[in-house]
Amino acid sequence: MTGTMDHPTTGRSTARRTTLTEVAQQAGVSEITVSRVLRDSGPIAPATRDRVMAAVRALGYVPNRVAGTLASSGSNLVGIVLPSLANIVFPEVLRGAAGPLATMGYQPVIAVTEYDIAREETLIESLLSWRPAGLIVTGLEHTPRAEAMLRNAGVRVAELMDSDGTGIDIIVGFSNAEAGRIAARHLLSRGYRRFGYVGHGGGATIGADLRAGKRWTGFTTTLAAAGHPPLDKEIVDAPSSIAAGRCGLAELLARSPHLDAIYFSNDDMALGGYFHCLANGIAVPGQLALFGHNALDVGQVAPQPLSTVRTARLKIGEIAARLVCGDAPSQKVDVGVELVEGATA
Amino acid sequence: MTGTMDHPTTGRSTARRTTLTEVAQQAGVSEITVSRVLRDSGPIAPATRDRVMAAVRALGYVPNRVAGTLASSGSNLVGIVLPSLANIVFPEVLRGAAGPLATMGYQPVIAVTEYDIAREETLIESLLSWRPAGLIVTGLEHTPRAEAMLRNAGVRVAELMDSDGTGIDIIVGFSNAEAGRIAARHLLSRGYRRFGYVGHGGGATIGADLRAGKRWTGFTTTLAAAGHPPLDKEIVDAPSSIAAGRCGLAELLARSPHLDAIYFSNDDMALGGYFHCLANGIAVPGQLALFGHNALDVGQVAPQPLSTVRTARLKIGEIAARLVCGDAPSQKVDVGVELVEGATA
DNA sequence: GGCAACCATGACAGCGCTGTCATTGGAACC
DNA sequence: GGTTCCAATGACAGCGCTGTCATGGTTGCC
Repeated sequence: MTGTMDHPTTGRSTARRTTLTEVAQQAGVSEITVSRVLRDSGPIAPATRDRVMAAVRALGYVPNRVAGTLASSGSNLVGIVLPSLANIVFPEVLRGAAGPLATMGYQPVIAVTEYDIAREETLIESLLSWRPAGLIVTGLEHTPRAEAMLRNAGVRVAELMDSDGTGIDIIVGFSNAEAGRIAARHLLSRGYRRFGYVGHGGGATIGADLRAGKRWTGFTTTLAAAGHPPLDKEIVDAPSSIAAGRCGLAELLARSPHLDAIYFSNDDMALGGYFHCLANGIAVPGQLALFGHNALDVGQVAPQPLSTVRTARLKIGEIAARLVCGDAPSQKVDVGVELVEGATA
Repeated sequence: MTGTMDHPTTGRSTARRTTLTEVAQQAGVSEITVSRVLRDSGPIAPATRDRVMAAVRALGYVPNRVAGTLASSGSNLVGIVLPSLANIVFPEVLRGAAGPLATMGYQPVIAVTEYDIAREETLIESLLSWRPAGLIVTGLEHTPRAEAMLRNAGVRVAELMDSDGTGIDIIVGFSNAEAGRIAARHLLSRGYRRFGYVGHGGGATIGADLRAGKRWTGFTTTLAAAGHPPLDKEIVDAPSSIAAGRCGLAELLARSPHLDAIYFSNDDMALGGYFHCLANGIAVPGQLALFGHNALDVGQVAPQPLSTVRTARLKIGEIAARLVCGDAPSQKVDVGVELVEGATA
């Protein structure tokens, strides 16, 4: 299995694939008849159909959808733009979308922005150049040019994960601000008063996680209104991860040891914080309460499940896929958020 | 943002996109000149270039890569076939590949088989119909027709995650059998003797996780050779997950309470097992040793890190992307596996 | 000054398929 | 028996772009 060019069929696409024309010749019919058989369109005599299918199999013909798309101006591609694959949340959204898309015969093309809104612009252009049937993007904030492209694309566009704002066509998400408020109200109702926050920075560049920012705003506004604004916060300069959460909490506590409740930018971070507490003998929630966001499986199966807010990632992906590929009207779907009391706050 | 058809630009693709021809007219040059400017090919006078770019911007022109691909018979699409997105391992492979692909100007198109080898065949055909520049698939086992298509595709093909066998063109992976053997040797060397196994079933259908099977074989063969074959095993009839691991271990211990070491099909499952032990006061590893596979972050950041075998998922994705898009010879790249002693065995 | 050697641009065909309209040969009907 | 109708098939153009070859205008150089 090592060596150079020992596979004649491998490498440069010298091997011209068989075309419709060849299948037609083999079957003794015209190209258009083969095309019809393959697409089940128009009336075809059973005998003809059999002959064509036999030729298709004999030649190992695989239709060229590039040509088909160009001729019919309609592809089965659906572009999906995600900020990251490192946070399990987005693979879950993708997974939610993959099911319906496959069922309806669509193919996902994915692009990852690393939370960089300028990069998103480029990627959207690149996806649109494939004339997809639809486009699924994350968030409501885009560069002006990206937004213009999305509006003029002539395809359905779904914006996910955020319902705090207005969008282009279809919105499927939840209110991040509300998630922050829920966290604040829960912690207040449990009697905590000295609040801290551990968040994550952007990935590659400045373009931070805007939705985490909206949660923070909801959180801090509610606390401030109750007269107990957060006393300190630590933003780890790294993408969200368990390790980042662990470091972040350590830093924060080193600086402000008397906090009694910590809100994390998400469950990954919160779980890291939880591990920090376990490793350092900090009683949770007796000594320190922890609150996350997302209700990831990993945080819920632990013996002491995380206090958090559940978001319906799979459902968001699923609904978005369905709407983008259907002919539903423009709309905003709020899948809501739900307090998960857990055992850490 | 709710209501029907309030966006004139939304919905059916009635809005014909602007074409090269229109840009050419606007700029007062021929189509081919615009094409050259956009692709940076051939000599172009600076003044002409500026005029063309101005027209492109003015019209908001987005090239149609479908037409481009058809004309030049070469796309920038790379098909990626993964068994699942529910297991973080595959999003990580995808993430590893996404970087280099983006850098080299390629676009990933993904397909998910749910561990169904028949479905894989369909998906491969579907991906090939887009005449991708390359194809990345998981595993070495395919249906005969799928394998024939891959061989005749005329594109580079990489098969990932498994080096125990022969492949079509490029292989990037590690030996699952060896991973199983490492686990067995480690547990033996630690003095454990009464072994159990907790595995996961297929996803949708019979087509189980073949690579987990190879690990099991390596594990059990080594143990048998040492005179201590596994005493019991529990295969949970569900996709791999933390919850499945937790249930699986509970079942297994209910039936065989005297086991002293458990090998899990992967870290998700093992972490579930660990949580079962925590919740039921089973001392790890004193009373029961736990061993996983993959060395996921989540298992390593915990206070008591999982004993497991590290696999280089990101690296596999990265190398595969590079090789598939380059003109390297057919080859097998074994990224190896590495024992992670951890604290659970 | 004349010929080569470019540079910058264009004309044309065609990638592989599908939409549209046209054509054929029966079966159905009065 | 002639008209009508429809099922079954085909001819043709064209989707939007790029490869190939051709063309006009400059520059360089002996």
